[in-house]
Amino acid sequence: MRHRLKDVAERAGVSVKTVSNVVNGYVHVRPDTRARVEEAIAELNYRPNLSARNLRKGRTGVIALAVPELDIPYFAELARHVVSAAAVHGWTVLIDQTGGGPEQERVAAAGIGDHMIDGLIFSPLALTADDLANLDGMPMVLLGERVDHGPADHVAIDNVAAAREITAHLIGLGRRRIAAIGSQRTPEGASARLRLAGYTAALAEAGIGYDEALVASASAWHRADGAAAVRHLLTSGVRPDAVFCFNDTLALGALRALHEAGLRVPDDVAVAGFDDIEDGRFSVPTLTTIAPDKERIAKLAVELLAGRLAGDRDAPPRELQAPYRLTPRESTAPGPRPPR
Amino acid sequence: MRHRLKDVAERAGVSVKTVSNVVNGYVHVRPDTRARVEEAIAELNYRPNLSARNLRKGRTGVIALAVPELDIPYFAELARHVVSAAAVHGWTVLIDQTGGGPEQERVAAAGIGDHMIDGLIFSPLALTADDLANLDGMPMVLLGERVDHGPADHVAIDNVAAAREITAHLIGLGRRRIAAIGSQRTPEGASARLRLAGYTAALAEAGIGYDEALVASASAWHRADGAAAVRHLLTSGVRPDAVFCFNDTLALGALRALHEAGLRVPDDVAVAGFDDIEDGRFSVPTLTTIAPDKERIAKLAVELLAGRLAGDRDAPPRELQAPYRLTPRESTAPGPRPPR
DNA sequence: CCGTGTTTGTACAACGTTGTAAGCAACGTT
DNA sequence: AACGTTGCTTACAACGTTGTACAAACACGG
Repeated sequence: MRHRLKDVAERAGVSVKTVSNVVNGYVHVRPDTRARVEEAIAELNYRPNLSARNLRKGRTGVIALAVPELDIPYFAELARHVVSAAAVHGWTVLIDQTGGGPEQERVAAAGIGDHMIDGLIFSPLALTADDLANLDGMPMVLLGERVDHGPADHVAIDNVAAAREITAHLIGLGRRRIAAIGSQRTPEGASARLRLAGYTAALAEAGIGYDEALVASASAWHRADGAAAVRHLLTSGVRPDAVFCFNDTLALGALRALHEAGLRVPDDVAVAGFDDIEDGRFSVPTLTTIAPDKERIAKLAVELLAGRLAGDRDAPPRELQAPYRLTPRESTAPGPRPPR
Repeated sequence: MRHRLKDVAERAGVSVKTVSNVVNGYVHVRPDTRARVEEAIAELNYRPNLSARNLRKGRTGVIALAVPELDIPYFAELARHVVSAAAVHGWTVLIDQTGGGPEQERVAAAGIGDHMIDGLIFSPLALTADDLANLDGMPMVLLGERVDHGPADHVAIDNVAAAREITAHLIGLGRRRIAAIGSQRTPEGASARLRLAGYTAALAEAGIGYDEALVASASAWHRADGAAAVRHLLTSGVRPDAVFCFNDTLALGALRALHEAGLRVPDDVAVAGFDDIEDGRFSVPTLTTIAPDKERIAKLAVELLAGRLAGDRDAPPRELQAPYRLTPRESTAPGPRPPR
């Protein structure tokens, strides 16, 4: 059976509140009283009922992290960092899988408001600012691409700059026919838009003409989509000498499809990704990518949330940028052969 | 501001309990009353306070899933299925990262007992049965390898049979010097022990002698450990013609290390894994593996938990087996070259 | 020895919800 | 016309905790 403060109090011969004081580390409790209470707590293996505590305090000590899919490595890695960062503040993280669709994300954003949660870290794929209105003042931090003029705090890396940098890296290798994979038609694909913008900017800087035929769209950003996009390019007669994929899973799919087509990477086609997931460090060949500082992103997000919870609910939304690093690996290694 | 039942009641001109009845779908509410209440709910954007509801009901509607690490793909994929299966029962899943160490797992198992949770699905790496004593009757389902004589329900696949089957598959390809990667010295490595047992059984059946030198241990089961194990084998002069890795991430690391050593897979060395993670379907070459039915594992676990919660807390622990399938891919393809 | 201030403990109410018991109509039956 | 029945609604208490207000015990200086 489960014991309550009252049981402990009776056993220790004190009032309920005194036990509560001991549990909460209140200072003015005589050492011998404290000892008696602690003994009773140990004997009964007492644990506070968090529902009751939460009800009383109006806080739950739980924050939610809403991501599109957990088995997309980028989000799993991010989740790990968020859990760690939240633990520093004594918070538990409830991880919510939205599925990425606009309707599901709306449900997540709204339905999660059913209390039990002090704040929300949200990595939206399809959601726009308007969908986030009815949160009733629950503190929220958005990750990833900016939801334009959103009412919430925001943490991201500079997507345009990063995409430009990695595209420039490909150009620096002497590649000229650089395909881009992951573009999205839908108005929701904010990431895609920003990364495409960086890609075109780099081309323009280098004086390379933009070729519509080199840009392949991908509805989702899974391995299968990357593979499909490459196959589509090749069967339509396009022969790129480099491929910039808008994330690493797309790139891993692309590697696969290029391999199946008998093309060598990086000799025939250089490949670059985005996100720096663990897989890309062990793939054959290893994957050149943009490595966002995920740990820092998580830390910043949690701290923004902590700030809101600590008081300034009504401060204007803040936009923070996390650092990233271009990380060249075998898939864009120069020279005729990758270094064994 | 947040609204309460009382606010809705005042606005609709009824009692608090009537509003509660409407919210909970109680039948005997006159249609016009119901309409008035629902209107008031909508106007105020009322959401029930779950802490209060939980306190009153003694249930939280939340179950926990404790896994060693979220960014191990197998656990991420499993988590997705558990979340889906739990949603069917109206439960939210709190995902807990234990880190896999014995001490951390003990903390997870015990500390999670601080209410807020109706039950626990636990995938222990290092924990033994004794560590699970102080759960105070909280229903728990264990995933993965059996914690011997544990007091809890249990869902797993037949590891020995699966390992034997995939080893036999390698033998069937004509391979004779089959390395095993992932063995563990520690008493905790239950999975490792079972899979090793299947490996030796298959060798024995085929009349192949067991060679200690072909068995490489790995403290963790990450890609880096798989790569390190292969490098270790090769530098110590061992020349296997096949490698059975105790999970897929080890195998992906092994593929990488073999590639770096200039060995071709499957021509020179066949490689097999275990778990059927998404990566293995797109790696170069694609990975032969044992595919446990993760969806079914998750479903069974949730249903066992549901059974406990519904009543029979004291029924004897049950052991359920989930199906698996041997899934041959390129990394063990027969013939001189993998199919283009 | 008294007044004053500090320490230590208590009783009570409140957080927002739902189960229980009971009240009050309106109805059809005797 | 009195009587259960049924349908709908309400008041009240309880879930386990903590904040507030206060009382009792104690320490100290004048």
